[in-house]
Amino acid sequence: MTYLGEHGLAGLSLRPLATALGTSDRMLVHYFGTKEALVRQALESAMPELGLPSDASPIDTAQQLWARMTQGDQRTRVQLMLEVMALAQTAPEYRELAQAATHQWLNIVVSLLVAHGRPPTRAETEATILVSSLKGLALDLFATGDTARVQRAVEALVTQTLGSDGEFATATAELE
Amino acid sequence: MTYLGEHGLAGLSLRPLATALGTSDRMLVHYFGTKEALVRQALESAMPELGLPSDASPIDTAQQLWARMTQGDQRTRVQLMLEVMALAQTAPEYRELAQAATHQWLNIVVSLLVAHGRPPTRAETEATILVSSLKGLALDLFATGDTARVQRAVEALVTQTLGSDGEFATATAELE
DNA sequence: CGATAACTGTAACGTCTGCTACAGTCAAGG
DNA sequence: CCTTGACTGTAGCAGACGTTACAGTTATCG
Repeated sequence: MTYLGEHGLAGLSLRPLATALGTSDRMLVHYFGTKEALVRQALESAMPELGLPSDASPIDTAQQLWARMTQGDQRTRVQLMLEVMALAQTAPEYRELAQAATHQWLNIVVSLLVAHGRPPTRAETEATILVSSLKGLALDLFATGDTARVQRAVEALVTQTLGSDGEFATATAELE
Repeated sequence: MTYLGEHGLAGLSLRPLATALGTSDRMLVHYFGTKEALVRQALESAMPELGLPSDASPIDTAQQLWARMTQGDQRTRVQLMLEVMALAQTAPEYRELAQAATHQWLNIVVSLLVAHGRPPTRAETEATILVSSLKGLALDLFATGDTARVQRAVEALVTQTLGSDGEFATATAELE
């Protein structure tokens, strides 16, 4: 999984992977049967888990989500998921996985927002904004490395989306 | 470029591309010299151009940007750019292109927002939110196909980010 | 017309791919 | 001890890859 995160999924080859792991391609095939099975198994256990605390406020939770996405061991997994989502646009074999990963994150954030009093439809809209926008901003960050600009955008996005039930919140509700 | 958009950049091979184009791989190498040169040339002319009218309001412009990204011939180009950005995370040869594409879009939106009276810092933040979030939402849309949910999110995002100089706008300004 | 250049088909090169056949080592259990 | 099963190294397969060499056709121009 570490190797996948560092070298990407696109040009994965058994022999370099094996040497990096201290084995031979022979062994990888012996244990996994097939490259496709190896990749599937690796991706399934490599999908990022956000593991958010349910007691914090939505704003804090969102910022913690961003921190987890961009730092630590989850960052590699997020990068991998983004690559899977991009590849799924043209490679049907990744489509199901990309869909599952998206919905998994979405459902977690939705239920968290519902638990904090949002009506379901609004919760889904806000969750979609958060989850997908943070993915786009992560892609921006990883591509440009411009931490300052992206960080400012994330903070503004989070506060304006979840912004504490003020005039804005009702303004958003009018859209539904 | 059409072939690239449909089959993706990851597993591109000269021989299938040539047969789809009615030529042989021999000819592709003859004209482009190298596969790498072909890809570079194709990607440079395939990067999406948003071509936004500068007279419309920011909100209308943003919604038109979203429409262009997800429909018509620009959609394929956007998908391709998203793949390039995802690949650039691990493949250094795409990093420069991904960076250029991001900054190009960003600068256009920034100058458009400045032309409508935003202070530069706030314009950059809002432009980052718009451009990168719309990319993330496009990835969501292309992966899940859930048009209704994503569309609601886009409308809420656009109005809350550019929302017409109300209380929210000043609230965002406080962050800077 | 004859020459020069651009074009294009065939075949092959060396390398890499996923994968397999074969043989061998090695520890576990009756 | 001896056998059975799991493990693993070597070599190699058939195919795809980017690229090249060579030959032949076709068009351009003096």
